[in-house]
Amino acid sequence: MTYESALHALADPTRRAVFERLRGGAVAVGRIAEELPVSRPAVSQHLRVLREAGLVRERRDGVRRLYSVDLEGLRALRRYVEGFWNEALLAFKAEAEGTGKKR
Amino acid sequence: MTYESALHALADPTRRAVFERLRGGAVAVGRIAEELPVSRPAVSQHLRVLREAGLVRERRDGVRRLYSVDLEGLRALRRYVEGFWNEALLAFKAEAEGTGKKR
DNA sequence: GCCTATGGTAAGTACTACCTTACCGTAAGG
DNA sequence: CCTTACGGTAAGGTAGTACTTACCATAGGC
Repeated sequence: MTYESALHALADPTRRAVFERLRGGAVAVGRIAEELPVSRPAVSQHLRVLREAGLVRERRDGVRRLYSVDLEGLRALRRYVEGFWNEALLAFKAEAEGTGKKR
Repeated sequence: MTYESALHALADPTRRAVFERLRGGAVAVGRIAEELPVSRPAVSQHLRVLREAGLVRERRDGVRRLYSVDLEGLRALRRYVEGFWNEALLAFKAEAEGTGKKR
């Protein structure tokens, strides 16, 4: 939901790998675990963090659960980074023009 | 430099507070520490992580060191998030149109 | 040359969080 | 109803990390 939780969630390499595995579309938990060097419970736990950060959604398919990227958390993160980027750009230009408060 | 290190650097709340303190322009280490509930060495250590992630630059001013936002790391992070965002948007539209590979 | 201000580094500690194994719940098939 | 497949949860071990205090290096004023 918030950019804080999104940053926290994507900071871990394994969790980021789980997240990026969903780039192509929805994937079941077991499938993800097969392709990563961690156990299935570990993947489950990562998916929970990602879900609480609004980065991932769950859809039931019988006994399986298909996870896919959620735009919600991504939007929050995007807004944060974009805002900072624009602000930094302005500060940089001001600095270049000598408008920045020096000393 | 890389989006990985940027994500890792910005995941910590205190380190993010240090980073965001530089929004308005360059600030000295001691000044940052005064306004945060952590010691000056802690701030120094956070600044090192931020610098190694390309998020922050250092400029010497006599015995003081002024830190400011570096566009380099921000650019890497921005590219990562933006790329993921666009891809997720496409996947979402494909899903909505029933073009996504179901089942 | 000495003293002070500023801040980076070292060493130690406490806490967090990531991973594992073990266990449990549930849906589908015979 | 029993078995199997799938996956979430619990408990515990371990490694990483964020903080502190103590120490050291350097620039500038007197």
